[in-house]
Amino acid sequence: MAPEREVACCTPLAAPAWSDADTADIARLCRALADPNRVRIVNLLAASPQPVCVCDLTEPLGVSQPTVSHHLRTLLDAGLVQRERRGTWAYYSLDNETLRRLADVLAPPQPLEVT
Amino acid sequence: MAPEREVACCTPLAAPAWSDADTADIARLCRALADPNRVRIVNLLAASPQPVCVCDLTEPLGVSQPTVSHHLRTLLDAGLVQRERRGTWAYYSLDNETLRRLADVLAPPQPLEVT
DNA sequence: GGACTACATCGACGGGTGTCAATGTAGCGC
DNA sequence: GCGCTACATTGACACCCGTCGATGTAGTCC
Repeated sequence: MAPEREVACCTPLAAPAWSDADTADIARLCRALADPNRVRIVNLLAASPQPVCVCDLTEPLGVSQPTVSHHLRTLLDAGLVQRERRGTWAYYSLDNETLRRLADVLAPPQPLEVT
Repeated sequence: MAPEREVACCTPLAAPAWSDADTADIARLCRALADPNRVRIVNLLAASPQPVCVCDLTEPLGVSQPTVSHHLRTLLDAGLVQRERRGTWAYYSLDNETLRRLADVLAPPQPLEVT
C-alpha cells in the first residue's frame, strides 16, 4: 500500500469542496430532474408567470394524470416546486431559489479561466 | 375541450423555452449526477488541479473498483468527464464546460428579480 | 516470454423508478 | 343530500440502476 518506488498516481487528493450533506442534496435535486417529463414540467412552470394547475400539464406531457401527479410529487418532495390549493384545483409553481441554488453549486457564477 | 363557461384553470401555457432535445439533454446530465457517489467524483475532480486516476477515487468513495469504473463510465457517457490513458493508468478530468452549460440552462446567470 | 498492476467488462442480485388502470378523496354546484 | 370535477393514492407491471465478485484486457517491468 506504501511502496518506496516512485508511483505516477495515487497522489493525495485535494479536500472536496462539498460536504456529505451537500453531496446528498445535489444528488437528490438532480435525481428529481433525471426524467425528461419532470424537466419539461420545470420548463413549463418556468415559462408561465402564474402558477399552473395539473390539468394544464397533462396534455403537453402526453402522459396520464396519475403520472403527472407522481412527477409533481417528486418535484415537490425535492423542493423544486410549490403547491397551492385553490378550491378544486391544485396550482404548482416553480421554486426558483432552489433551482438557482443547484445551478450555483454546480458551477459558481464567477468565470475564472484556468487555461 | 372548449367550454363556454369561464374556467379557473387550463389557460394556454406559454411556450416552453427548451426544445425536446434540450429537455432530453438536461435529463441525461441530471441523471448522471443523480447518484451521491458520482456527485462526489465530480467534486473530487473539481477540487484537483490535475487529472485523477481511478485508484485515487476508490478509497475516498468507499466502494469497489468496478463500481468506481461504472460510475466513471456513466459520467464519461454523459460528457461530464474526460478520460486520458497514460500507460497503465487512466486519468479522469472534469469537463467544466459541460457542467457550466448545465448550470446556465438551469438558472441563467442574469438575476432579474420579478417579485 | 512471464508475472504483475491498473482498469474495464460481465453476470447476478436487490432495490428503485416510470407508467398505467382502478380507486379514493376533497371541493363545487345543483 | 347527489352528482360532477380535479387531483391524489394504490397496486401492478416492466424496466433500469447501484453494487459486488469474478473475469477479461492492456500496459509495465523483470
